[in-house]
Amino acid sequence: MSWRKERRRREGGYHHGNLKEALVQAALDLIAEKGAGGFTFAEAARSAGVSPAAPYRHFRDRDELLASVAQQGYEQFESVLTAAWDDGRPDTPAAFQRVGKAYLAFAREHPAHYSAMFESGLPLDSNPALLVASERAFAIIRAASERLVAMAPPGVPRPPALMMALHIWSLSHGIASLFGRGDAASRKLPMSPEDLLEAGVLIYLKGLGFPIDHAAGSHASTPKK
Amino acid sequence: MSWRKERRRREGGYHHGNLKEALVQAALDLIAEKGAGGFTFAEAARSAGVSPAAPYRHFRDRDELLASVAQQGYEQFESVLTAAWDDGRPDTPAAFQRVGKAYLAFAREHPAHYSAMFESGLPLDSNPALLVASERAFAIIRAASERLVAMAPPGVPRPPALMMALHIWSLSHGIASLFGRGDAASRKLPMSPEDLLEAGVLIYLKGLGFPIDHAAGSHASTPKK
DNA sequence: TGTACATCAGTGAACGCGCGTTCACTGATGTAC
DNA sequence: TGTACATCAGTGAACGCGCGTTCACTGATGTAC
Repeated sequence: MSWRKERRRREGGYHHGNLKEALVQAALDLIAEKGAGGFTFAEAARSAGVSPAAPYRHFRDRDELLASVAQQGYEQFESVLTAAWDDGRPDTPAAFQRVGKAYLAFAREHPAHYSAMFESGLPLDSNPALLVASERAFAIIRAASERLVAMAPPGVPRPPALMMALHIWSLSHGIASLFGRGDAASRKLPMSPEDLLEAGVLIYLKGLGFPIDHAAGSHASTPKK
Repeated sequence: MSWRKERRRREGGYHHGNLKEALVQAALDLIAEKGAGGFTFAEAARSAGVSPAAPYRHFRDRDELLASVAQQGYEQFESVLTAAWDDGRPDTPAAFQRVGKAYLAFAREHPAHYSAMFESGLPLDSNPALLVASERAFAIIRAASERLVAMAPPGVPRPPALMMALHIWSLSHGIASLFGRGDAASRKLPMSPEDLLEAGVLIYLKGLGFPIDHAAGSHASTPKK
């Protein structure tokens, strides 16, 4: 009990316990500080408190560590989006907008993850696990789009849900990466990214013929009906 | 005449002539090859054929060179968009869609410029020249949006052109950075990025109440009216 | 419960390398007279 | 037109540094008996 406390930093003398996770965490901190391209293997080792040779027990090289960060990011992203979607409760349009907000919140609150996922240039096609994780996250947006498409009123042709999901994803990603970052590279905006996205989605859905009220807690400055 | 030919590589013995441009070009090649974070000052010097100390005559450090690349990128981007817009000829909607295509074409054909502009993490607020160049490029999209807004039929409330421009920019950038790159980090798509963007813009404009035909050479798979 | 042993996850020293940066320098160019 | 001189844009050698990577090693842990 008590003697454990003074060993917090390094559990046993030699064995770290979960160096792998510690390295991922160190990489996250370094990416947040200096960008996705700006962290080194040696630095991650140092800030995890181990010798420069230690990481080689867990990762072949820097890229494999970066891929681990990205994969963890996709998994957390998926769970955040899933929670926001909440299986379409209380109603599909409200849940849909909530997913958009969750998207932007993730990009803002986990810039290092987001960066590793979307801006690090990691090849997806040579890393099946990463590709799967990425697709599972996108699947949430796609599932939400399916449900929305199914709501199409009689007489309105149903748009392809895949295309719709791709539009929503692209718009969200565009807003997140242009305006939604905490750092200095973020561009100024005369409104919040959330409002910009919500308004864009409303207009887009209206263009598809969906008669969506903006009742669901929206205070975005969209043109009045 | 003839003796000039054998001096192609280095114009005079000592004076390079336009080393500054040569370094920007070298940086572009290196960024295209290894990403925005993956080029070094020394490497740029080497591939421009000068000693490692030479670049210091023209750039304070690596970041200043990168900023030059980005600025040149914004300027070329602006001129490409301006040409595509062609002051709204032959008609505003057709020209608008042409700007979208030009956006994606630029991202695809100048990935190194695009990367330096949007993904290098260069701070805009500490570099006024860069900020101005960036805003001048965006101003094209905004001007096109103004003209489109002015076309609103009677009875349709006019949306804020700035918001509209931000939506279009975000959607374009999202599609370009997720799907529109040549490299391995680009995601697969069941249609061309151009078609995806065109369809998205059409739906968006319809959502704003603009009765736009898709006459202008479009063959995107959008839901039929 | 003890002991022997295999395995595992770390150490730390060492290496070669390329980078960023500086320095005194030098050859080429432009200009005053 | 010729000469002297200032300026400019490059050289190349040198430096300290941190990185990536390897190596034989060693302490801790788990397991067979």
